[in-house]
Formats: sequence, structure tokens, C-alpha cells
Amino acid sequence: MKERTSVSNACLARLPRYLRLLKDRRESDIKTISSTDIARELKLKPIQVRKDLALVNEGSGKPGVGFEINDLIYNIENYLGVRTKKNVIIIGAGRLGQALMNYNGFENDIQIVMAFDKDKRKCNDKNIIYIDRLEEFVKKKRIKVAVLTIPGDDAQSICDRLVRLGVKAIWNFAPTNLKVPEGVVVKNEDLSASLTMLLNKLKYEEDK
Amino acid sequence: MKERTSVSNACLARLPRYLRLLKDRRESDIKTISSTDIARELKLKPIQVRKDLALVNEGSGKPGVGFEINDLIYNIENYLGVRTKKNVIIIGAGRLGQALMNYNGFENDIQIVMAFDKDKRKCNDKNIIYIDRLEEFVKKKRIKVAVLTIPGDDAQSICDRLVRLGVKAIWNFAPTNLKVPEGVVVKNEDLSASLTMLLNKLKYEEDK
DNA sequence: TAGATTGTTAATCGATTAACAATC
DNA sequence: TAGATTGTTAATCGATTAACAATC
Repeated sequence: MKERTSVSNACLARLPRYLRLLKDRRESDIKTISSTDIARELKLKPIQVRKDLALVNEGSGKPGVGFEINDLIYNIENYLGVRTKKNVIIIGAGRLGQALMNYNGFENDIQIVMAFDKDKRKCNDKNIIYIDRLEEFVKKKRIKVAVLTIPGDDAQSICDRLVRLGVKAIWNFAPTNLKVPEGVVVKNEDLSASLTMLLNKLKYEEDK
Repeated sequence: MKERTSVSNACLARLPRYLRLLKDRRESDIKTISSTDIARELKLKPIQVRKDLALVNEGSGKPGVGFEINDLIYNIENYLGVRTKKNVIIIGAGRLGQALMNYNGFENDIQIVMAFDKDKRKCNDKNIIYIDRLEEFVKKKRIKVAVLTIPGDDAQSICDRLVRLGVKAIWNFAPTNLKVPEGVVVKNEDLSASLTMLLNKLKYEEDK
């Protein structure tokens, strides 16, 4: 596989979008697709699509024709690493946590295996259990990935606990700047900031 | 206020983070803050913080001291436009939609005024109403902003309906490339892609 | 005054875009 | 062959970083 370093964050964000489009086309029994085609669909430039694909695609496209859809899917999935199962836990079984537990749009390498909550009334001893059992569970199942859907105040302390237990990747929905040691990756999903950005864009549109 | 055009998307994403930190400090009755300080806290470079602040800040910092926290908050809020109330509707009152309805982390300019669902059993005639009443409601309340928390298949047709009714900003949680006319802004919140990106980063960390 | 920090101007870096020969 | 599209090499663009004089 190609070197990971070569792929920018921006490109990394586009890959899942390509993947989705490609799978869509495969559904319709289409065999090939051109960068022009992809670009039109996703509002990108053909040259950018080609650049991106060149970074992750083992094979190559045919001039005048395009790319083999199946090859592309295989290579992108391979690159993204979505071909190996990952067990994920959720901390905080509030509405957001439950939404993610039941979300069926994730790539099929994602397996949400358990949710934890500090409110015993939310626990059902099946897929939502009491937060005190976190240590035991994470160790036994060797969990590496956790989702934080808890209030900001609790986020850092839970994060510390998770890191101590060997969790290496945290998807954080709490509006907090988590501090983690080297080697642990965090992705902040700042819903408030996201909506604010949208509204700011709108304001700009209106002012035009 | 400064020209909107000058601020990059990347900077725009940082502004809410500054805002949060600043408000935090204000809580503790701290009056000033330096770019060094902000940078350390948010893992940025001081020079970048200064550059960002220069873009939105009317006043200016004092060499050797830093910035007035109150001024900064005022100016950033002003710039982001979070000082004017916005009425927002949610389409799709599933778990995710309900999570957002009850989310209390939004800037206080955001008012979620109604949710709609096509499943009558989810409707309560209070804050969740039947989707058929969309037209009437959006027109009467002059809604400009909508959140889409519905399955991908329904997203485009609902989007079209919203656009026809004059909605100008769409926060889309459905994994779909929405097609909208010029002048309508869309922000895609692709949860699956987001998690995939995190896991890819993790893979890269492991390979190091 | 000495130390800290600002804002300006210039340099660097990385990503996007353009141009085009090669090829199906 | 003509038309479409690829991948390479170079140019452009924009954002981040560095250097530093000015100033509290």
C-alpha cells in the first residue's frame, strides 16, 4: 500500500465521499467511472480527484475510459483500513450516545460493542452498563477506540481513565479541549462550532 | 467589522474554540490573555492565534500584556454573528434529531423552534409535528435554517422542499451529496467519514 | 530598564490548479 | 483516426510560520 504520510487531511476527508459514490454506482452495475464524472458529482475538480486517487490507488485508470469501480473501492477501503473489524465503546448513553449506538451509516468495520453511563437508570445490563464496569470491560476486550458523548465537565477525567486503560483513539463530542499524551489520537466533533460555521457562511451569503 | 472574505475556513473553525476558552477564563475573573497562553491551551502556535485575532478583533492587544478578554469575546461573537437570534428547525425526530433538539451546548443565538417527522407516532403536537405541516410552518415563521437528521434516501427531496420554501442554510447529517441552488449553504456532518478519519489516524500512529 | 508580547513584513510550506504529452 | 481521459511536471494560490522592530 502507498505511504500514509503522503495523504493530506483534506484528501482523507474526501476519500469516504468517493467511496460512497463508487458504491452507489456499483449498485447500478456500472463498471467504470472517470475523474470528470466523480468531480461533477461531488463538486470537485477532475484533476483533484485524479490526484487523490493516485495517492491510494494501486492500479491506474485507463486514458479515455476512467477507473475500474471495483478496483477503486477495494483500494480506498484498503487504504482507509475499513476492512478490519474495530470494536468501539460509547461513554454516555444520552440521546446522542444512543443515536450513535443505533446509527447504521458507519462503515461495516465499525462495531459498537458497549455503552456506559453513570446513571444506573439508563443501564440495561445488555448494551448499556454502569460506568464502574469500564475498567474491567476495556481491559478484557482490549478496546482501543471510544466515543465520548458526555457533558464537557466529565470529559477530561473520563478521557484520562480511558487513556490509562490503553484506549488510543477518542471521538469526542464534548465541547472540551481534551489533553492526551503523545500517541493517542483525538477527533473533536464540535457540534456547536459546526452550526456556528454554517450560520456564518449564511451571513456571508446574505451580505453578498 | 472586518471584511468577511479575509477569514479562511480554517480560521473560522478556530474562532469558536477561542470563544470557549475566553469565556472559561472570564468565569475565573481573569481580565487579559496572551496569544502564547491561548496557543498553549489549544495546541496552536502563538503567531497563528495573533493572526486569527487580528482578523476579527477591532481593538488590539497590548505588547507585553495581551488582549482584553471581554473585548475579544465581544468581537469574536460579533464577527461570528452569534449576537442575533436564529430560529432553526429539525427534520427527522429520531434519536439524533432529538439529541440535537435537547443539546444545550449551542451558542445562545440558536433557537430550535420545531422538529418534524413523517412518523405520526413520534409527533406530540408540541415540539415535534407531522412533516405535512412543514410548508405552513416554514412560511409563517420565515425559517431560514434547517437541520436534516433523516435517512439518506429522503434527504434530497426534503432538501428540495426546504429550498423551495426559502430555507437558506442546511446542516445535513444524512450521508448524501445534497444538490442545492446557488445561494443556499450546506454543511455536511458526515459522522461515518469522521469516525473513519479518526481510525485512519490511529492506524497511522500504530504504524509509526 | 528588562521582559514579555504585540503586529508587520517576508519566507516557507503544502495543497490546488493548469498545461500537456501519452494512451486507450 | 478522433475524442476522452489519464498521470506527470510545473505554476499558482493560500495558509502557516519566522523574524523582528515597536511598545507596554
